[in-house]
Amino acid sequence: MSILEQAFYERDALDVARDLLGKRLVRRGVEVVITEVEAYRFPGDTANHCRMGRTPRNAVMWGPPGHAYVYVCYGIHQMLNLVTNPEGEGAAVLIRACQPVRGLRTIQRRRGDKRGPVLLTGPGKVGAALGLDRAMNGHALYRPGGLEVHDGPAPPEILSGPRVGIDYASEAHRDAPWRLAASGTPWVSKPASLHRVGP
DNA sequence: CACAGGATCGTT
DNA sequence: ACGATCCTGTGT
Repeated sequence: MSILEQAFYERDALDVARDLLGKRLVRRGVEVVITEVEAYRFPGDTANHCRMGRTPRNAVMWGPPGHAYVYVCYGIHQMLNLVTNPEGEGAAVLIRACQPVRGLRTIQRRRGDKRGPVLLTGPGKVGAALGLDRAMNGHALYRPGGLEVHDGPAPPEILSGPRVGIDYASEAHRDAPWRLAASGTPWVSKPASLHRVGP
């Protein structure tokens, strides 16, 4: 039940992404396990919101690690990212899917009273289930209150694949397997494009 | 100031 | 396959 400290996030986004699988997001009686993530790395990642430098929207990504970067996608969806890397480097991990632990009623109400993996398999769904909005942008995740990230058991096996919805990126970055997910769970979006990590 | 498009989702 | 929905980033 311990909250992850800021130092956990002060590393390459890909390393943080891998270590976030199995950790828990906790907010106002709702608790979920992180099952799928994407790393947006720095420098040089042509899929990263920070690829063109600092802007008003991505400012939080350039700030200290361990803060929430919440932005609106397609004018509708609240996307939750966790800022990584040392301050001054624009990098983050996108939370793409989770599995409920507590507060299933609340999650279902926020998600149109649906059931099963459709509740939380997709970044917009995670934002909705946690009741996030842009007021959470910049929130310090390593301090108690609001939204917290707790420790949890690492999954026994990890899958990886290309990131979703980044056709605008260079070919190398479109192909990079920087989308990570726990193996053997239905609480993952688009399982077809994931494969086992290993030699 | 105008405008094209997006780290998506749900329905058709 | 497509529309929702609106803000961001870029260009003039």
